[in-house]
Amino acid sequence: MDLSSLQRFLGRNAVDVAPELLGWTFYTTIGDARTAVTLTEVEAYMGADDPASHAYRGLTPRTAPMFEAGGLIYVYFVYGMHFCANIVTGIEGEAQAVLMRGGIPIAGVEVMAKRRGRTTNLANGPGNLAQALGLTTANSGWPIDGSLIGLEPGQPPERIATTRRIGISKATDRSWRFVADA
DNA sequence: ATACCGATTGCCT
DNA sequence: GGCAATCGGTATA
Repeated sequence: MDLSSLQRFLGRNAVDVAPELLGWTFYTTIGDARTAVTLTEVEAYMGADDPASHAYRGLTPRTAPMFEAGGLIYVYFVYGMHFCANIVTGIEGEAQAVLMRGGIPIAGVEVMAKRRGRTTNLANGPGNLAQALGLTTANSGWPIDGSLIGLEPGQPPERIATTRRIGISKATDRSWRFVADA
C-alpha cells in the first residue's frame, strides 16, 4: 500500500486502527531478505493520556517516532535483550502507536527461522515477531512506504477478542489488546 | 553519578 | 507457576 493511502488509514487513533490491522500483512526487506507476517495480535498505546505508553512523559529521542504522523515504525529495546516494533498512527504531535504482538509467518519463513534459531513459534510475542522480521532500534523511525518496510490490507478475522494489555503495570484497566479469533 | 525497572522470553521446577 | 538474563532510559541526589 502506498504511503499516502497508508497515512490516511493510519492517521487516526491507535485504539481505532489497532483492531482493523488484524489480518493485514506487515513485511520487511532487511539484509536482502523479504519476510512477512499476517498480524494476529496487536495493542494500542496512546500518548499524554496513557500512563502505560512510552510517550506518556513527553517527546524524547527514543520515542520521537511516536510523535510523528502515522506511517512509520517505532522500535524499542527492552529487558536488555528484546526489541519490539510498533506501527505509528495518529497525527503529528499526538503520540500514538500499535504494538505488533503476534503474527503468522507467510514469507521468508526460512530466514525467520534462522533469525529465531528455531522453526516453531516464529512470530508469537512482540520480541519474537520483531526478531523474526529483523527489526532493531536501528530501524526505529523508518517509513512504511513499501520499500524496506510495508503494510498491505488482508482478510479481517471473523471475530476479534478484546482484552487488557499484557506486561504493563499502569492503566491496566484499558482493554486495548486485540487478538484475531480465527 | 547512581539506582531502579521495564509494552519479554525461555528454561527450570 | 517461578525466575534469571541483561542494559538503556528515566528518575533521584
